[in-house]
Amino acid sequence: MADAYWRYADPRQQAPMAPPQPAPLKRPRPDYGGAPETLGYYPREDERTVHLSIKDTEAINASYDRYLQNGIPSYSTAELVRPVGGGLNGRPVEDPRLPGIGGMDNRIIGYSGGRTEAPLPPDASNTLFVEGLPANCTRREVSHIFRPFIGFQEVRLVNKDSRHHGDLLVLCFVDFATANQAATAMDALQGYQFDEHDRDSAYLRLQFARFPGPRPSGGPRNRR
DNA sequence: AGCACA
Repeated sequence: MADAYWRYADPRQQAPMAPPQPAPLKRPRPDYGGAPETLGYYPREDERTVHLSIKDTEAINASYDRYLQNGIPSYSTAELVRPVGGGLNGRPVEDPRLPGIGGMDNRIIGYSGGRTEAPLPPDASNTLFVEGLPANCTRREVSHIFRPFIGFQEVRLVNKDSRHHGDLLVLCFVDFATANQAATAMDALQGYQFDEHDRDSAYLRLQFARFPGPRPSGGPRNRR
């Protein structure tokens, strides 16, 4: 503290010799500013600061988790999401269990466990329809809940006015990369109490959205 | 119960 005070007390004269810890540490260009997929996932200015805090290891871990769950590297996310509303409406997209890697699915950590081996319902989609949100909740709050889940892409809040009481109620739609990942988050957050003090009103109810077309990576044409 | 965005 003495050093700081001394420096503060004598600002007019700059020391001719370089201090032991030179301040200019900034690079001219941040080469590791973020993975290309990160830029695609966070196009808004609100979350632009997020990619600065993402370390390389985190990006690798996320990719590895997605790889474990889907067997597909995460850098080609555009190929994962297809327009489900087209011709696939009646049947499940694919059999989620693969013959060879059943043993690896069992040791998936964290939120991604449990659902990977269960077959998806026929109406499954990669978008979740969430109700039971308190009227004053923000998009940032909801994003905090869903962001840790693997495959999370975006959350969209919708304000609806209740028919009976005139209350403002909030719905939201949450996009995931795959329907399987959406199902994982749905199971984990079903009945989640948004306000822990008010046990009656605020608990989440999640379903698969009816019309999932959220244009995940820019455009309805996803055919490669 | 309730389903929007392109």
